[in-house]
Formats: sequence, structure tokens, C-alpha cells
Amino acid sequence: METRRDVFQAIADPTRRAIIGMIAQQSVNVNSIAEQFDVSRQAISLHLKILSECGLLNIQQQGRERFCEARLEKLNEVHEWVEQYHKLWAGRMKTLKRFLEQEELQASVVSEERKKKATNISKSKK
Amino acid sequence: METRRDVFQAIADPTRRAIIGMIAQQSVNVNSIAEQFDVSRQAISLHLKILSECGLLNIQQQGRERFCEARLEKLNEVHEWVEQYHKLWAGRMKTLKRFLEQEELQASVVSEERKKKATNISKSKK
DNA sequence: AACTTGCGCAAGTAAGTGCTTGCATATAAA
DNA sequence: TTTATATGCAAGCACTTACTTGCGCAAGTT
Repeated sequence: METRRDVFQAIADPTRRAIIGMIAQQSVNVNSIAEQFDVSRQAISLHLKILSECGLLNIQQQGRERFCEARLEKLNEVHEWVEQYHKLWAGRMKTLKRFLEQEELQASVVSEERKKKATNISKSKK
Repeated sequence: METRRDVFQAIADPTRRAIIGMIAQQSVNVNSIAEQFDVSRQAISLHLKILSECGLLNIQQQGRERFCEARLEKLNEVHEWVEQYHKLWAGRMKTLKRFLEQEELQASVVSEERKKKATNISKSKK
């Protein structure tokens, strides 16, 4: 099956994401998939076609049934795209966290100093 | 800005993915973004609207310019979704690799045995 | 042979997408 | 104040999408 469609496009639809979830662990035949959704069998059939056209799905004929098998490796394109930005934002989060911890430390040092002063004052008052 | 749109939907378009790439490192104003593409400024403006509606983008007015800043954390939804399957397929790859290495090992043992046999035969022939 | 089951194909439809052109408005520069 | 710049809003259009209904066909079952 050729890779005509875009994987990003394919997973944009929530129904198609649900289908992938359904067949990620094991092959499932077309009708069993369709039964899980409110829409017609035809609609699901079309979703399956789209998924198979972009390589996310393999269809194996077995008698009169067709079993759909997920080819999760095809999600790699998406994984890599997101991963680069994930690194970026995770890195920023880390920096921010360090900064906040530093701030907290400074604040606690300051309040510690205040305490000392306070006790000194009360002492001197005595 | 409400999160009306779906992030998966938003990143389905290649132009929008390119826009995210363009502003990931630093804020860029609308016209500078539009200049990088062949389509009209209006078309880009619409893409920016979609991105901002799903929270992937913050727009900050500065005088008459509007700077677009990426909010990469919003990609987390996508990241988590892909990551679960990534773990699955990466795990399978690992299993497959181990299996192949085991096969290879067995094969080399077998060929070693054959060699021995062969030498024995040639010896006995002598 | 007749019936049931699993599924694809085709046509039709309503809604959505991506794009364009034209016009409006606020800010900044002359 | 006039003019240029940065941008949004609205209407219109071709194309795509998600879905439906109806039909057909091949593989099993009775």
C-alpha cells in the first residue's frame, strides 16, 4: 500500500485515533471495529482506508474477514516531530524550576534573617 | 483564549507545523511569518487564529505589531498519545532484535559444529 | 442451491477547510 | 495632518471530509 496520505492528517480525526487504540494490541476484523462506534460500517470502512493508505494499518484477508493490524512504527514521523519540541519545552520547564527553587532558597534565607533580627529586638527590649 | 480546536487537528496542516517551527525559538510578528510563505497574508492570519484558538500560540500586541509566541507545552497531548504507542513499538523492536541475535548465535553454533564435523571427516579421510 | 455474513463500491449531502480579494482600523512616521 | 504600515474582518469559492443509504459480490453455512 502506497503512502499517499499524511500521517498527521490521518491521526487528526478522533475516530481514527480510537481505531488505532483498538487495534494496537491485536488484529481486529472490520465489523468488530465498526460495532464499537455509533457511525455506519461504511464510515468506519472509509477511516480504515485512510489509515491503510498512509501505512498505519495493514489489512490481511482471512476467508471472508479482513483483519486490521496496526503498524505503529509509522507514527515515528509524528513522534520525532513532537519530540524535538518536547525537548525544548521540557528544558525550559527545568530551567524555570531551578530558578524557582533558587528564589525559594533566597526567600527562606531572608526570612531566617528576619527571625534573627526579631529575636534580637525582643532581646534588646528586655 | 478558549481551547475550542483540537491540537491534533491544528498540527495536521503542514503550513501550521511550519509556523510552529518558525516561532518555537522566539516570537515573530505576523507579517514576518507571512513573508515566508507563498500564500496570502490572510491565509496565514487564519492559520495563526486556528493555532491560537487551540492554545498553541500566544499573541502579544506591541504597538502596531503582533508577536506570536509558541506555547509548546500544548503539544503535550500529542506527545503523550504518541508516546504510549512508541513504547509499544519500541518494545516490540527490542524483542525482535533479541530474537534475531539469539537466532544468529544459534546459527553460528551450528556452523561451528559443522566445521568440526567437516574437519573430522577430512581427518578420517586421511 | 439458497441463505447469511463480511465487506467494498458508488452516489449524494452537509459541513468544514484553505485560500483569495476587498475593505476597515489602529499605530507610527513624514 | 497626511501617509505608510501592521493587521483584522467579511464575503465568496473550489475542494475535501465525514457521513449516509443502497447495491453488489464473494466466502461460508444450511
